[in-house]
Amino acid sequence: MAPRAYWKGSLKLSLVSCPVALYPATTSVEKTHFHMINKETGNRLKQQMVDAETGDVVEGDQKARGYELKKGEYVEVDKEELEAVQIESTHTIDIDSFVPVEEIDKRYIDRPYYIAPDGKAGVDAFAVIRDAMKNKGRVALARIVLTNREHIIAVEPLGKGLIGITLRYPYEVRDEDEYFDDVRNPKISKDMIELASHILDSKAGHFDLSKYKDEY
DNA sequence: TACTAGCGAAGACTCACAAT
DNA sequence: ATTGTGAGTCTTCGCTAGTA
Repeated sequence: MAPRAYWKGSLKLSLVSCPVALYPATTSVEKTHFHMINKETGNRLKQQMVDAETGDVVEGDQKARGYELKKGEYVEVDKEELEAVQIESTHTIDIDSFVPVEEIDKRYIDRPYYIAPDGKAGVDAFAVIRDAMKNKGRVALARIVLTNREHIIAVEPLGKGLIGITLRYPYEVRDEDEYFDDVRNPKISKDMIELASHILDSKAGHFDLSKYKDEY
């Protein structure tokens, strides 16, 4: 049995839809991480919010969000106002187009999720959408609302299920020109390229990360 | 017994801040 | 500018109690 779903909703392709569950494909629970402690006592430390001007400790119920109008001037945005602008979760993965697999730009890749049918209903529709994409070599681009935020998600077949990869928005991705513009394109001899090609061949392998281990 | 509402736990995500 | 940390929030699920 699959572990607890992170999100439930339906996968929708025009008139066809089927209930699905989303499971984060990655986890960091096994990663080494640290806590802050008091060197003297060995006890855990905790954070406390402090008024930036007066230095007074601020209790939880006095905390609010503010938007900076101009330097040093804030307006409070209260809970109702925040809720008003929040997008409502539609609980649908709404497919709007199918693009060729190879067109997915690696820079936009954010987080992977497993998508499986949720319950018996809609398994047929699920299989149809999955196999159609497999046959055509296409990936679905869809919208999904996760924790109050709308994401673009690329959905493609993975074994018996689907994998959904949330994508970054264009404004989050930097232009490569900024970094590559100064790169010279020198004249290189054929021999050098051949030599490099030989080394490449001798080190050719397959994508298998099992031999790499996080030693930290 | 079957169903529903309410509560809390667990895990994932976002945010702000401090250190580098 | 980036990274790591804790706090807070979001979502689902399991448990319990109440009701039909």
